[in-house]
Amino acid sequence: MNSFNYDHKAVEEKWQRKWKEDKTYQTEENPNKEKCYVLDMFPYPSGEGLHVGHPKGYIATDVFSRLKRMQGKSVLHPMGWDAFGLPAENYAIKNKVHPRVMVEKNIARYKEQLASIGFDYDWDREINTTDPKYYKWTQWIFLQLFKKGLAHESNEPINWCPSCLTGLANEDVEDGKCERCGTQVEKRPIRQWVLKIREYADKLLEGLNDLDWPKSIKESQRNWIGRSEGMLFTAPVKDTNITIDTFSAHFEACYADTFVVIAPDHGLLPDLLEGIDNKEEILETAKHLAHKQNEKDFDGSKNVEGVFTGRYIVDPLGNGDLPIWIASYALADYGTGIVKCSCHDERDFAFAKKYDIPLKPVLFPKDEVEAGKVRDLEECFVDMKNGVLTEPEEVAGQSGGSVREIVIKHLEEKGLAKKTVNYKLRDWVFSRQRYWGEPIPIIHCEKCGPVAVPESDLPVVLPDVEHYEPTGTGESPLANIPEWVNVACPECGGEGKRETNTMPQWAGSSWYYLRYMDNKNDTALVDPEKEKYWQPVDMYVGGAEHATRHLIYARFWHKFLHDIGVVSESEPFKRLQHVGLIQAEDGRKMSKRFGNVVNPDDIVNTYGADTLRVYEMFMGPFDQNIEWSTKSIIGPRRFLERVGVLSERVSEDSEIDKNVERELHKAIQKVSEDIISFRFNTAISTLMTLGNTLHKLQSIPVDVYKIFLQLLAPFAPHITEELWSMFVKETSIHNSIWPVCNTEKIIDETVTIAVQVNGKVRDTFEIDSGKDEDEVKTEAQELPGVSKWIEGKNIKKIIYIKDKLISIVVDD
RNA sequence: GCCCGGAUGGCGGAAUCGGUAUACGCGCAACACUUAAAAUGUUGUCCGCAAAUGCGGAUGUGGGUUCAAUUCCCACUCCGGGCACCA
Repeated sequence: MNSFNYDHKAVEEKWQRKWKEDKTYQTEENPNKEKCYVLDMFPYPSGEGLHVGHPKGYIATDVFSRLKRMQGKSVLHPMGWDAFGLPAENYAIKNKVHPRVMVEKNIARYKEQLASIGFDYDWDREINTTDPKYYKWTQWIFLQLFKKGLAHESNEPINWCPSCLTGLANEDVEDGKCERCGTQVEKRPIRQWVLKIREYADKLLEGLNDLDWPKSIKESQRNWIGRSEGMLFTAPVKDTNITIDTFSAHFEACYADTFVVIAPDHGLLPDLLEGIDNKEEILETAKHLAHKQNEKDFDGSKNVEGVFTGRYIVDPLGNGDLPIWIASYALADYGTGIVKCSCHDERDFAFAKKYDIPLKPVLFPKDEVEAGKVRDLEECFVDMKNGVLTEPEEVAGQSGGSVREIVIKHLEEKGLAKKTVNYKLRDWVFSRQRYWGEPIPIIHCEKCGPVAVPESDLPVVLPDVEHYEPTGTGESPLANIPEWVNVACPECGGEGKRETNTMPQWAGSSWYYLRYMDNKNDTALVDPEKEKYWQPVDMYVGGAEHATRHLIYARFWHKFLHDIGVVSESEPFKRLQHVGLIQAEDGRKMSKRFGNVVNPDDIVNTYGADTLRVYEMFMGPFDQNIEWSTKSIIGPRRFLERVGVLSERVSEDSEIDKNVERELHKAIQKVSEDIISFRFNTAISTLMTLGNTLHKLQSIPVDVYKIFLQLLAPFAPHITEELWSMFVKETSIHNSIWPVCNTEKIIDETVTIAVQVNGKVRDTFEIDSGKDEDEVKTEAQELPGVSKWIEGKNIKKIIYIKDKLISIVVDD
């Protein structure tokens, strides 16, 4: 019966070997060809190895890059390793192996696993962030930031993880916990390096508009940057030489302000309280409030608490003296840390009620009864958009939402306030008190301060140490190696000490896509010609969890590199697709902890890499989370087997049936479009349908079969190569020319018309496509299924949608 | 609280410039092949009216626009994600 025997192991091993020997997927840098740069977010080689969810994104880029290669593009599709950082280090400490040894082992394991799935990576382009030849350039970028004043030392209190024993960036904290280990973070003042990402906040926001990225990720970034326009009020503090600034985004009702609050951990407090009798007592309360603020479940909007400072500001708007209170809900690190307050804010209102601070409403609802309640301070009214203002005079009687610009003008012209912008985005805390990271290339000199390591001395190689456990002292383990730490100051030649903090995990991944373009260059980060050729990344695929970390950092560094002329475009990643997670069959995350991990090796062994690939692309929409189902894999496997069986019915001289030809060309169109737009599931169902059609034929024309194989090749590279080689000896299917849809061949000769009577389908009939409208209408009314519904009834109208349907409307 | 997604058979999902809802796959059932089973093939498979024809109902809920709504509009419920003491 069926002599085709699908031995996936033999086929896959054979072709993987052959592709490697033939360098089938070597990157071609051909200036006469259009380029296409397809990139995966490179993995962190963890000790756990891959589960079936990991390759999903890699399969997609593989399919995409194979299509582009067959369409004649120069394709760059590389892979590498993001191997510095806390997880590798923590894992190494736990298992008492040097991180370097661990990382090497894990990379070897990952590579093996990836190879078995048949990806078309060009391994000559491989990179590893922990390779000194690589991080030389990570350090070089840091130095450029330092030289431009965008990297500086600071002692501000930052997030500190008491378990990982290191400072963290704002981005590394999730819900008050260390993103890595889940421990509650604390605020702690330590010496640290900070990158001024805020200076790029507006550029980062504006750049988003031109990117072909998922809406949700752009939205996340906008939220994260949190740009807010408002007014800055400046006022003198009575009986002192101090003036304070307050920021307000909802300043429309600023004439309602009756008091001021300051954050309990605000740096200005001691000065402000100078000369106040119970200064120490107040400071003690402030400290207590600040401490409370840091507690994990503290919600300041519910627990308003505070203490009066004894100080007043002179209201710039002429409302007399406004008392300054310390309040639990005021944040030191947003705006100026001091806020002018009124009854038109829930927290302020609650606070004032609690401490009997006078209030003065100026914004009212339109409803008179409701307005009365606001006037009597029974209710807090905050609808700045629809509420009606009574002050200032210029806008009295108008709604807050309509007068924003007028109020700004009024305040600025009278010199009462200045327009200002605030961001939620914090500067990037860039140092870690840990071993396994890029050394920060700075030398501290008592005379010259922090001095850049000369570029000719890069890389500053991470030395081997005996003990790489974190110290917890605010210094990294590197501080314990005097022979490494003590060096001459590059400026004055005097005694200097190396910076012992290392860079965060995100450093290496903030520019790695540039290195693939020119991964062996020892004299430049990337050759400008190569950069111009490959830039930007045309398709970038990875998890949505990187929206506010890696994807912001990388855009920041890229924009900086653009500003100093290293790269030619202002954005690194033109198009981005995010990959939906594959969850375990129990609906949970796949994790060793739950014992629900499905290993791709097992699937490759049992069903073959091609089946795994087709299945993962067929499961559902690419960007959607979906549950793994080992039961359903059999579908794709059966499909591939049938594709093989079809090869026995291929004939050199059989005629092409018109209908088959039409379906074939429609499939060419559909599959091409679907791959480009990442709708892999429908591409595969189209191929399955075409396969079913071919299955019904006695004899399949060889040209039809070859095209069918080509369309399937990006998804199932091994079996299609094997079957292709039965008919074509000279070239790999993966370097063959992608078929083009002939639009004349997809025109339907006959079409089915549905006939509706009062909106319900009553019958269908076949016509030649493009048939005369009147004839179709007449024919439709004569159909048995239709005539019984319209007989004896008054036809009000007949609508004809060309080649699709007839809709007859009759009186009931 | 604010912002962004989503909800379609037993299951994964398809179809959204409004035009025959349920493509493709899984599962299930029957039949063929087989001593038998598996595999494979063929056929069927949204629900209800006992079956066929036929009729009615169905795309989270309730309204609306339309000859026609999964698709557009309004209100709501639930699920997922982001932000959240941000003044």
